[in-house]
This record gives sequence, C-alpha cells and structure tokens, in this order.
Amino acid sequence: MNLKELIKDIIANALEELSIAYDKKNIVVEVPKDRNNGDFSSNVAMQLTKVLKSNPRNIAEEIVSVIKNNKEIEKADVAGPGFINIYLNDEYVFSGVEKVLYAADNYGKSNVGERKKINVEFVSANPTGILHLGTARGASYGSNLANIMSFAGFDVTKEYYINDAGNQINNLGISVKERYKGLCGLEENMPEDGYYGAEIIGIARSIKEKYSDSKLNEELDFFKEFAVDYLLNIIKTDLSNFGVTFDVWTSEKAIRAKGRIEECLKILDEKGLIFEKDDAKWLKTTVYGDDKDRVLIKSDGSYTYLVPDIAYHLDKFDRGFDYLVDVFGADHHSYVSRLKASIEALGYDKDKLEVRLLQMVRLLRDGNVVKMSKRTGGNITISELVEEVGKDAARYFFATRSLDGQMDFDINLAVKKSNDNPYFYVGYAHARICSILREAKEKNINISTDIKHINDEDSKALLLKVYEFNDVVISSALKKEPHLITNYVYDLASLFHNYYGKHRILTDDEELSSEYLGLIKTVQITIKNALRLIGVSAPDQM
RNA sequence: GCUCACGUAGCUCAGUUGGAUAGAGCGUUACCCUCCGAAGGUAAAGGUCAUGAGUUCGACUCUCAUCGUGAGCGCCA
Repeated sequence: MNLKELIKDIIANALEELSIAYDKKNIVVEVPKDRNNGDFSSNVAMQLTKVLKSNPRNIAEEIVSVIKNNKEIEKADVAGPGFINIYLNDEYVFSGVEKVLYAADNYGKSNVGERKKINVEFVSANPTGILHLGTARGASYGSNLANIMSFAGFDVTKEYYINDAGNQINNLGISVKERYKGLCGLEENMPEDGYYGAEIIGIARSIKEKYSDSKLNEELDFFKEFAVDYLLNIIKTDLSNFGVTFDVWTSEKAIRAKGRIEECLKILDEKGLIFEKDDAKWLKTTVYGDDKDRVLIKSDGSYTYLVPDIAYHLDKFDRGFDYLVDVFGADHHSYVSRLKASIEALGYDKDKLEVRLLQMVRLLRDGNVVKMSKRTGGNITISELVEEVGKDAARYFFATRSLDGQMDFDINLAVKKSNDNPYFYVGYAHARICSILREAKEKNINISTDIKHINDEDSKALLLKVYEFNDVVISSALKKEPHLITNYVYDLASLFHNYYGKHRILTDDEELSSEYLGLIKTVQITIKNALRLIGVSAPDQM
C-alpha cells in the first residue's frame, strides 16, 4: 500500500501516453497540508513548463484528463498556479485495511534496499571507561538506522570497533595497575594522562578480589587485557539495557595482528604519498582534499590513531559491503576529511563511506544543565539514564531529534506522565486501542477486514495516514534520518486521539463496530511497528 | 583566524529532494466525561522563518556576505 508510488506511476503513465518525456524519479507527489487540496497533489505541470514552454495550467489539464481514467482515482483537478489535486476512490482506500491487517508485524516492510550490503558502525567508544550520555545518542541513532534500513530491504550489519590497542589502552593498563598497587598497600604512581574514573578503582578491586596481591609483578599486558574485558562487559550490558545490540565486534588488535597496517603503508609508500619530516612519517592527505598533511608514524616509532583506522576501513571495504556508514561525535568532525582522503589514497571510493556526525547532548534537570554524575564524578552514564527515565522513554527522546542539532535532554519531561511527554502521548494512543480491542473481545465482536459501511472523511484521512507509513520508512531509510519515523508516529497518534474523540468504535451496531475495529487495528499495528523501529516498545496498557 | 553544524511562536522542536494560508507540544485563555482509558479532545491568542543581498514563475528550503551559539583546529584518540 504505497500510495505515493501508485500516484507517481499513474502520472508517469499519463505522461507517456501524452508523449511527454520526463523521468519518473523527478515526479514529486505530496500529501497536501490542507486536505481540501486532495488526498495527494503534484506539481509536475509546473516543473514541465520549462521543458514544454507552455502554460502550467494547460499542461495540468491535459494530465488530469488522462489520469482520471484510472479506477483508483475518484477525481482529479487543477488548482492554483498548476497543482494537480488527486482524490482517491473510497472503495480503493478502504480495501487496504485487509492488506495492513494481513501484513501485521511486517506492515511497512519494503525491498527498496535491494538487499544491498550496508555496514553501520556506531558507538565504538574506547573501552577505557563507561558509556555516557553522548554515546547514548549515537547508540540510539545507529541502532534505529539499522532497524529502519533492514525494514526497507537493506542487508545491514551493525558493527562496533573496539580500540583495544595503542596508547590509550597503555594508559588504561598503567592506571589500573597503579590503583591495584594502591589497594595492595603500595605506593600509587598514577600517570598524569591516566584514567581517573571510579570504575578504574572498581577494576583494580576486582583483580584484588580474584588474585589477592599475586599479580603485583605481572606484565602490563595482563592489566590491559583484564581492564578491557571488564569494561567491554559493562559496555555490552549497558547497551543491551538500552536496547542496542551489535552483529560484529571488531578488535583493533585483531586488525593489527592480521598485518593490515603494513599492507596499507606499503600501498601508500609505493604511491609515493609518504614523506619524512621532523623524524616522523607523514601522509600527503592534502593531495586528496584534506587541509593539511597528517602524521602516520610518530617520531617515537608508534602509529597515530589514523593508521589502524585506515586499515580498519580497508578491512570493512574488503568484506564486500556496498556502503559504509560511520557515526561519529561532532568533536571528531575534523577527522572525516583525513579519513576520506586516506581511503581515496588507497584507491578506494570515498563516496562509499558516509560519516554522520552527531552534535552534543546536554542533560537538563529542573531547567539546569547537569554536568556531573553524582555517582561516578564524571559524565552522566547511560545506565544512570536508563535507570532514571526507563529504556523506552529515553530511546523515544533521542529518536525525536534530527542528528544535526545540539540537543538538550530534559530529564523531568522524560519521566513525566502527561501529554507534554510525547512518548506517553504515543504510547497512550496504542494502549487506548488495545483497551478497545480487549473490550470488543469480551463482547464477542470480531475484527472485520472487509470495510463496506464506513466511508466518512475522518476514517479515510486516518487510513491514508496509516498508508503513509510505507513511504515514511523508505524516505527515513534513504535519507538516513530515523527521526522522520518518530515525527510520523506522533502525527498518527494525534490523528487517532482526535478521531477517538469524534467517533465511537463500539456501538449496538455489531457489523459497523467490527469494521471500525478493523480500522483502528491498522492504527495499532502501525504505531507498534513504527515504535519498534526506534527501539521503543508499545504498551498494551499503562 | 580557519573548518563543520545550528539560528523557525514566550519555551522545546517539526517543516515531506524549491510549492498553495509556515506547523505541533508546553505555557496562557475559554470550553468538552451518564458514554470504548480525560495520561484525551475542541477553540482562541502567539511569527519580519537571525539580518542583508542573489538565483526564479515561486525561497524557511539553494548561493554569498554579516551577526549569534556550539564543536573542532595535536607526532591525543
């Protein structure tokens, strides 16, 4: 039931019949804000004025005279400067109820993705601490995007890149070791650039509990591995409680062990893109559009962060993905140009990598910005957030906003149970429908799939909104903007609350009641499916 | 100074690849339960879409400049 596509097809066929050459992709069909302007409208006639050098209204008239012949179309007319307003046949609109009910959990699915292989890499926080609020936004976005793209027919792999090698892990190991020494009664020598979070002491304590003081002479590697395992466990648990899971966890250590780094450096060197300066080795990323060249190998002989990361992206490309998506925090934006330049330098297509940047999140409590977590002394953690506002409300809130604006997370609002909390507003619509369905079951009224008696404008408008879901999923997937789903489901809930206030579902007329039940069941299915895509469960009762 | 993002109602935000009279919620005001869940609905008020130019049949949307906010500008990651 993708009506927008149907209308596009009808118009495209009409243009063909009129011998007007125009690519179907360029035909724009929209749902007018004002329903007096039709169920759908198109501006093709205005677009065609330049090509045909004719008055838009005349072109529109011609198109209208042809599309009127379609059985799905009740009426079509020309309005304003040359809009074509299209009204669908009632019978056709109501016949869709059966299809929605039949599709149920699969309603909204499509195959526009053509099973293309997509890799979405997100979160990828270093295992040097606990996940905080900013990563929650990225986790929500990546997970929603993967859900939506899968639903739209892409073959999506969700991936987490673990930076478990390199400098910061050394510091982590040293920090843990020093804390452990402290716990064993020795003198602590915490490094200046060490990790001072409360969880580091927790790790040291855990080692002490398990091994007493027998590990005091262990190599640093022991502490590194223990700490990374320990923190990754917490990270996985926190993400899982937030409703986020991954298909693949790739370790930087493994990438290094595979020899991929040497492979990359060799290719770049052979291309003459590496040069030496100040005892360091540099990559000429400026050749590929970066604003300055970047160091690959530091004067102490170790790699910069960029090197394993290039190797990692090369590895992803070699695994056969058609398209890579990286989700980064806005504080990494300058990193994008050097990453893309490096990929191009290696001879890969940089346009197959899309980096989505998410702007910063602030937490508001009682109208004030909360900077510190009371528990850890650091940033607010994802688990504290889930504990306080619940997984569903938290996920809903992150999914409301588009990625490219800074965001304030209002904790008072998220826990509020009234209609200024959009999560409860939408959930309430779903619970209300479930309640009516329960009531109907008690009264032994069936759900009808065959609508014969309902033909009022409100019901038609509600149903058209339900059908819009198909198109929203597709555009949300293609634009990679999950918040379109959230906006849509809110609108749908609003339309339903309005409908509920005006129309009684269960009446003495059993036949009519069961048809109304069929109608609102489509709304329930749609709300549930939409919420599932953004990681939120739909409550049967509240 | 340079790079990127953002600036829409008192507040928080939408705005469908440039379209018809710029939309919601909160807050304010006035209404609606004998009745399927009032955690809801109806209505009113609220706007120089930051500012100024440009592109065209048409700009909140595209381009440029200016102002403002945030992030970044490392041989950190």
